[in-house]
Amino acid sequence: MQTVDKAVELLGFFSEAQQEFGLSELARTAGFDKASTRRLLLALIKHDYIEQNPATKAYRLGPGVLRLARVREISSPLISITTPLLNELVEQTGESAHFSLLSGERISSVDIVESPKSNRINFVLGEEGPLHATASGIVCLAYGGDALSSRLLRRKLPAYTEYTVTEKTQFADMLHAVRDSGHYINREQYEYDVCSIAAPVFSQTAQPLGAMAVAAPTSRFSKDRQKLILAAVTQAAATASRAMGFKSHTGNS
Amino acid sequence: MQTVDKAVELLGFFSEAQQEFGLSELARTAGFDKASTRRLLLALIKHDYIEQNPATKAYRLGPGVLRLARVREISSPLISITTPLLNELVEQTGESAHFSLLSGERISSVDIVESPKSNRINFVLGEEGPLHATASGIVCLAYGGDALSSRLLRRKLPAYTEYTVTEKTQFADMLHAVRDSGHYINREQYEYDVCSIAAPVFSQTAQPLGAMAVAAPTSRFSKDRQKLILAAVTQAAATASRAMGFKSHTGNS
DNA sequence: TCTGAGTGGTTCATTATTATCACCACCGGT
DNA sequence: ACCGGTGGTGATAATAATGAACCACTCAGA
Repeated sequence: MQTVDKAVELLGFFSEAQQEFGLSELARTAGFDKASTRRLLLALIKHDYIEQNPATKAYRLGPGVLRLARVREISSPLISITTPLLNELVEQTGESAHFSLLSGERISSVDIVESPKSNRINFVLGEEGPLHATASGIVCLAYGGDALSSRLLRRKLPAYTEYTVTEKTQFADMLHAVRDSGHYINREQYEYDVCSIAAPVFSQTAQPLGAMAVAAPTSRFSKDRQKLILAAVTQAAATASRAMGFKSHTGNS
Repeated sequence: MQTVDKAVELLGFFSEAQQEFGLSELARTAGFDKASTRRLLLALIKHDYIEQNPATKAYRLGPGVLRLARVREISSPLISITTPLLNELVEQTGESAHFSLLSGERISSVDIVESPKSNRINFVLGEEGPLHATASGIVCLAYGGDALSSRLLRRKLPAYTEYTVTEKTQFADMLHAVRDSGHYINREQYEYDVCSIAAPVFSQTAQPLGAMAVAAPTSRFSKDRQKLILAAVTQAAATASRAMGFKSHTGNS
C-alpha cells in the first residue's frame, strides 16, 4: 500500500506554520510527481480530508478531519486531559508547556499552553520535530523500545546546535539515564536559548504515547527553577498516564 | 487512486456508536477483502491514524487524527465557533442542538450540545445520516448545487418513516422551498417522534459547509415553539456563516 | 475431546492499477 | 515576446494491489 502511504504522508506536511500548499510546492516537499500528488489530493478531497482554496488554488486540511478527532477524543480522551494539566503547569512554573505526540520517527506538538510572560518560548501547533534533539523526543525514544531507537541511530544524527548529542554511545547512555530518572533536561540542544524538561506519557499498553514538557529561556533556567519545573512536569505526566489507563508497576500499590 | 479511496473510506466507518472494529467486521462493513483491509489498516497505522487495541486486536482511530484537527481548527476555526452558538441555542430553546458537516453524499454530526431536559433527543457524535431524510441534510442539499442533488436523486430514496419524502418531484419542490425560506422543518421524516429545524452554514466560498439544527420530541413541537426554535436556529447559523467568512449578498450592505 | 465456525493474519500468482513524462493554458514580470 | 513559474491533463510503460486459499488460534457445543 505504498499509494496509501503517500496519500496520508501528504496530510503530515500541514502544520500551523504551513497551513496551505500549492500543488507544485507540495509535490516538491513530498518528493512525489506533480500528477501523482494531484491524484492523491483528489482522493483525499473526495472525503473532505483536504480542501482546495478556490481563490488561490492552494490545498489545505479539510473539515473531515474534525469528525475523526471528535470520535477519537470520545473513544479515548487525550486533549481534554492534557489541556487542564498544561494550564496547571503554566500556572506553577510561569513557562510555556506543551504536550507532544510520538508519531513514527517524529514528534509533533498537539496541545500548547503559553506562558503569560512576554519573554516566553513559543511552539507551533502540529509542527514536527526530531526525536533526538528535543526533550519530548528523547524521553519517548528512551521508552519506545529497541526497534525505534536502533532504527533512528542507524542514520547519522543531525546537529542543530553545538550541544546536540549526535554520538551514538553517548546517546545510548543518555537514554539509560532517562529510563533511570523518568525525565530529560534539554539544554539548548535543538535551539539556542531554549531549555526544556520533559516526562513521558504512557498509554494503557505501557507504550509511550508522547510527552509533557515545559520550556524556558536559558536565563530563567537556574538550578532552583529546574527543580521546580521538573517536579511539576513529572507529576503532570504521571497524572496524564494514569488518566490514559496506564498502571505503573513501579509505583506504590 | 481507488486504493487511497478505500483507505480513507475505512476511517469513515468509525463513530461514537462504533469506535472499534475487528478485522473481519470492518472488511465486511466496507465490502473489501480481508487481506486488503488489513493492508490498508497497516498503512494507516504507520501514520497513527489507526491504532490496534493489543488486547482485543480490534482497530480504532489513532492519535494522529488529533494533530490534523488541531491544525485545521487553527487554519479555519469551526468547532470553536459552533460550540458557543450551540450552547446558546440549547439555552434559548431548551432542546438538543447540533452542528453537522456535509461530507460527500452523507452528513455527520461533529458538534453536539444536549438539552438539560430528561426527555431529549440524543445524537451520536460522528454518526453519518442520509441527506434526504434529515433537516440538516436537506438544507445542505438545497444549496449544494445541481450536481449533488441530481446525483442523489438518481437513486431510489429509501424511506425511514411514512413521512420520509421519496418522490422526486415533491423532493425538488421541497428544495426550492428551502432556498426561498433559508431553513427546513423536519417532522418525523427520519425517526418517529423526532422533529428538527435546520439552517445552512456557508463557507467563504458560499458553499454549504454543513448545518445547525435543533431537534425536539414531537410533543414539544407546537407552532409557537417552532417559531421560537426557527428564529434561534436561523440566527445561529447566520452568525456561524459570518464567522466562517461568508459574505451574504442578500443581506443589508 | 472432537468438530465447526468464527476469529486475525499471511502468501503469491494473477490482474488491474499507478507513475511518469511530455504536454497545455495561464499568469506576472521582465 | 519571452521566460519561469504556476495548476492541470493524458497515454503508455512500469509497478502495485487483489483475493482465494491457507494457517493458527479460540470459543461453543455435542
